[in-house]
Order: sequence, then C-alpha cells, then structure tokens
Amino acid sequence: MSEQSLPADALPEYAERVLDVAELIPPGRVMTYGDIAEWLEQGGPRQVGRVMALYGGAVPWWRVIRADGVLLPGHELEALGHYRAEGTPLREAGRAAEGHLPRVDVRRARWDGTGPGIRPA
DNA sequence: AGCGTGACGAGTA
DNA sequence: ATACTCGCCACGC
Repeated sequence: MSEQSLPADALPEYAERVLDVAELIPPGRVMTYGDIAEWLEQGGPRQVGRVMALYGGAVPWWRVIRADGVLLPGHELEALGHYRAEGTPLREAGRAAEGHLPRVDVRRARWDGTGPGIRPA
C-alpha cells in the first residue's frame, strides 16, 4: 500500500529515529546535530535540526546542540539550568563581555553514542 | 522550475 | 574572537 497521510499523532520515521537517539543521551553529555545524523547514517545536521525544531519538545532537547556549543537561542537560561543541574562540562566565557553566557564544552561533553545496551540503528 | 531560509558544519580570512 | 563562504538537505513561496 502506498504511503498515505500519516496519522496526526504519528511522526515521520526519520523524526522518530532522531528523537530516539536524543533520549539515549545520558545526563551531563551532549550530541551535536551532525553527530546524530552521522550516528543514524541518514540525513544531515540541518535535517536533525529541523526535527528538533518541530518535535524536540518531547525529549531532552538541551542535550542536542550545535557543534560550536552555543546555547539554543531563546532557551539559554533554561538550557543552562539543565547543564548546571546535570554537571555538563561548560566553558565559562571570558569575562570580556557581560551578558555573555557560557557555552557547552563540546570536546568534553560530547557523547559518542556507545554504551551498555546501545546499538547502532 | 528557481530562490530564500533554517534549532548545521567546516574552512578560511 | 568575528565575518564570510561553501556544502548540505528539506520546506515553503
């Protein structure tokens, strides 16, 4: 049968995979959009970004970040609260400018997607 | 069909 | 550190 309209409460398969990976990310760790795309071996960073923008509210969205570690615009404080609570490695901005929020230390916080019970898609 | 836009990424200046 | 370019892919106009 051909692919007809999806049920309103169903997500595109790709979106479901992205959200699935997002839920696997342990507290205190992060994955970049590009990482998830690579892990899935499907789509690209922008595609993952699109999924998060549309459906990210249902998962720990703050653990899915940009490769440069910049906090999500519009949710900086909320994300920062989670990071501090989870002990996510942060790079305090040089006190050069105020109102300059920290960024995630991607090098330290990045999660490779491997672990007990974790298997590639 | 083209063209701009985006919760991106890497490279270069 | 910032700014800009290019590659990437899906959407909407």
